[in-house]
Amino acid sequence: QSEQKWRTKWDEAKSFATTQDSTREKYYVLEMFPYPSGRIHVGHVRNYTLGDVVARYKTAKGFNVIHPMGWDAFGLPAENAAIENNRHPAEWTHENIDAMRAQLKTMGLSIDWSREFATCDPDYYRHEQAMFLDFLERGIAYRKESVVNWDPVDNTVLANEQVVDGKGWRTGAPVERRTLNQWFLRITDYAEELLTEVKKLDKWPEKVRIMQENWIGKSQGLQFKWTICHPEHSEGSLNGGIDSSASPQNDILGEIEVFTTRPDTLFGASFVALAPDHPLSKELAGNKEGFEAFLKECQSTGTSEEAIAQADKLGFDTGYTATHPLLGREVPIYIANFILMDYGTGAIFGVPAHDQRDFDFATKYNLPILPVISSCHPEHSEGSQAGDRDSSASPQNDILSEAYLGDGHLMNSQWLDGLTIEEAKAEVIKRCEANNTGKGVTQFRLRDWGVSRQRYWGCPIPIIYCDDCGVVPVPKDQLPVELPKDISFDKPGNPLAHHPTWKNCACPKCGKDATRETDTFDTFFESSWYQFRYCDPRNESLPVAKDKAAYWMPKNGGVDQYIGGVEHAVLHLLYARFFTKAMRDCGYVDCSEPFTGLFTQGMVTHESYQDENGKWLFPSEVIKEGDTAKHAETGAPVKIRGIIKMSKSKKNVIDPQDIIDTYGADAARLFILSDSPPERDLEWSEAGIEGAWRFINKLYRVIIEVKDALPTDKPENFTEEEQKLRAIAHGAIDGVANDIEKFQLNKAVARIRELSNAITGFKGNASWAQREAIEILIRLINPMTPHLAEELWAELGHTEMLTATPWPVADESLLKTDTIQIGVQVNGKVRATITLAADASKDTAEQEALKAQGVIRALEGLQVRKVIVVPGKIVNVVAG
RNA sequence: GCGGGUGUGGCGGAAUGGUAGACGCUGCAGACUUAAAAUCUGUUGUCCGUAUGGACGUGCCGGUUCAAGUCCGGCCACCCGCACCA
Repeated sequence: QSEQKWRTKWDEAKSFATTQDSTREKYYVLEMFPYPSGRIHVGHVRNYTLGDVVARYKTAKGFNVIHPMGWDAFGLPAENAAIENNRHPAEWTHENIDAMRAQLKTMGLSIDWSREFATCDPDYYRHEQAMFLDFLERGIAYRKESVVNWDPVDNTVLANEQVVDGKGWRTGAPVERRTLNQWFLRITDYAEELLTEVKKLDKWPEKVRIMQENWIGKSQGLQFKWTICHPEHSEGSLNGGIDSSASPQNDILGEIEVFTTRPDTLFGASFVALAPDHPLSKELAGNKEGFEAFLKECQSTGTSEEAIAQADKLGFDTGYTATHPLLGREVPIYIANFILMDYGTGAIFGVPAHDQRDFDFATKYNLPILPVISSCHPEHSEGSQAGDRDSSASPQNDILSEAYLGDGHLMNSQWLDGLTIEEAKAEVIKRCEANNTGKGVTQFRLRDWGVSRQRYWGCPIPIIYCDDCGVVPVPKDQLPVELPKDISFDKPGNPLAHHPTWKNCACPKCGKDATRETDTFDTFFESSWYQFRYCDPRNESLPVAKDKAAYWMPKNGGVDQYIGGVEHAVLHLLYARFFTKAMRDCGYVDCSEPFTGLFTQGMVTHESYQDENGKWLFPSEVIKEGDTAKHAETGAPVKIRGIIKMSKSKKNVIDPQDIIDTYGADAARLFILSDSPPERDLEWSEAGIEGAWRFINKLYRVIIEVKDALPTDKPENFTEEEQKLRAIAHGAIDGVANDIEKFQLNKAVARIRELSNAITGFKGNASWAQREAIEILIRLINPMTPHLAEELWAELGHTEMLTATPWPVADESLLKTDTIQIGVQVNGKVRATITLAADASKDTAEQEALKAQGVIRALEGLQVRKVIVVPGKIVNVVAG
């Protein structure tokens, strides 16, 4: 319709261009910027509509709002497109950006487009190269060996996403693990700060704070040493080879450093286990029969924690034993596939009775299960407790079916018996520290951030390797290290490494021939600091000028409202928090926390389908028949994979452009805000968009019809009908505002519809009160359907656009009510409703309640025992 | 496997421990129309009853409370994340 007209007017008036203005309070609204996949999807529409409502609302509330947009432009899909369609990633990406920008613009978002940038632009990534060099200098960046998924056929590194059921997605070859030298950022140095600060982010959803806390995973524990021994009685011929290798006189072969968060269960230890890639593993089992095969099996599991945790428990008996540091008992040393080298010391002692993984392992390898925690106190009679925990209450008699993880007191543990778990932990740590076998330590689950990627379409890591000088940073005046434009994807593997000349350069130190780092940064690198770049997007010498950062992202507050999908609850948000602190420590900014307020929207989900070969199908390719489905063309059976997150790779993405084209941006926006609460998942369906469209048309029609008849002068007195309408309208002002502040936009829409119903249902002559209500409605709906609101506002004779019009102010005197209706319950069941004066006393309420017909009927044959009156809420008559 | 979340009519959902189902979608009935669409009016949790009315009802089992969708304990189902998808 006429939506384009208003977008042009906003552009001409530069309505959304923001400038620094120290006289006004700033408000920074940011939605997670999109990856330019080609077309916007419903998730984008939801995300940017939410942000736009906030931005327009806060503008009306008088804030100096910054609401920018850009492109998270590096990433794997561009390379996949390059391989599949023989397109250059840059070309593909820029075309996508152009297409998506045009699409976003049709949504009528209040975005300051003058701040737009793409992260693949050298003017953007030169700054992160410079920051990386600073990180290197400060010791935040370092290099170490790390494991990757390796496709042995393509000779290429695979992303976890490219590993399907343990096989390479293109070759189908079983994936192996490879070790590469890679760059890391010391996020673990910030673990403590990241943890304490996240607890203070009170404008973040609690669930995200909890997820981050758990991810950082601070735990107190004991790190202590077990001595490695020969088994006293070498069992049969199994381990025949051992004796020859070490001196037969001395049983002590070394020590294993073990970390545990459960030192209290020390007496329940029945084995020690090492990570497969633990240095001692090779030493103890290196020449054993079957070890190679075992290692190979371990390496066939993917590198993701999920894959490792869900793999069947596998162990390899080294034939050695470890001596219990406090008990002198010997337990076997295993190498186990579920031990992670990255956590703790890469070695554990297993307590099968009180850890489920250890339990599964012990059951499989026939190791003893020794319960040391009893769920009942030792002073009480044992075994008397009934219920499903009795197996652990009297553990000696029963065979445990699972590990006992609950609370309780120590038993079977000599000098720990009777202590609580916490007391026992402290006691064990004390003893170990006293006899110098161990110490209490703090461990974090958080691992350092590996930022190296063996890919072309990312920011080059500004490092040069020289045979003589070693690792040499690229001098800052030589930045940016730009990606070569001519690139070939003919060979699998890292295209940059295959480029004939790009990596050749002179060593900045000695001038000799040297080689560039061909790895590029993880794309989370770009998205970790873009919130700063919007504040000063054209600055050539710095990521962001200090004064601009100080205004928009000051010390005590960053982005006021950040909005994006829950799927980013941990990784992106944690990396961005870390990066901000690292930037602060390098002197770029004063800000410590990038996102003061966070809202995580739910995912947009849709039905998804896979054919028998596991290939994803578009919903349009599928015909549903009750609970089964078949391919529309071939008729082959299709697997219904349920309602899952829309994702391009799963082909269940819906194109919202059709909806915008058919119904207009306002209808699309209103629809997406209407029903589902924003934090909840939204299952896509066509139904409902019509409703939004009808509502918009009706509103327009009704207002255009009456507008000329509405008086412009406020009368002295109002009729009862008019006062009723005014009360609803004024009540909606703060109601909608509160809903928006609390992101309950579905309720805000419902409230607006109630007001609309009151206006269209108004019985009486055209009056000023109607005009008042209509104008309030228009101003309240403006953040949601801005084109409609501007149009109607102009139709009502206003010359100033709504983008420059403040939020209305409610007349408090209209919000009071004289009478209220409350329910009366008899024994908790509602039997009547009574009408009372708003300030009625408890006694009055009780008397009125007992007079109500429904109450009298319900009390027949009963005696009133008690009457509970909750003023303004309810009366409950307790009778029996 | 571990961490986090969600579960309320035919559907999306609303409800500071206090009248469950606001607001909307769908359906049904009616008005207007030659007809259809659009629009307007009414109605729409289930069951019993002609009706006044009553019983049941917020994933399941149990508990606390005068009162539980809401709080507590135990389950079930589904969804998200798990460090190289973004």
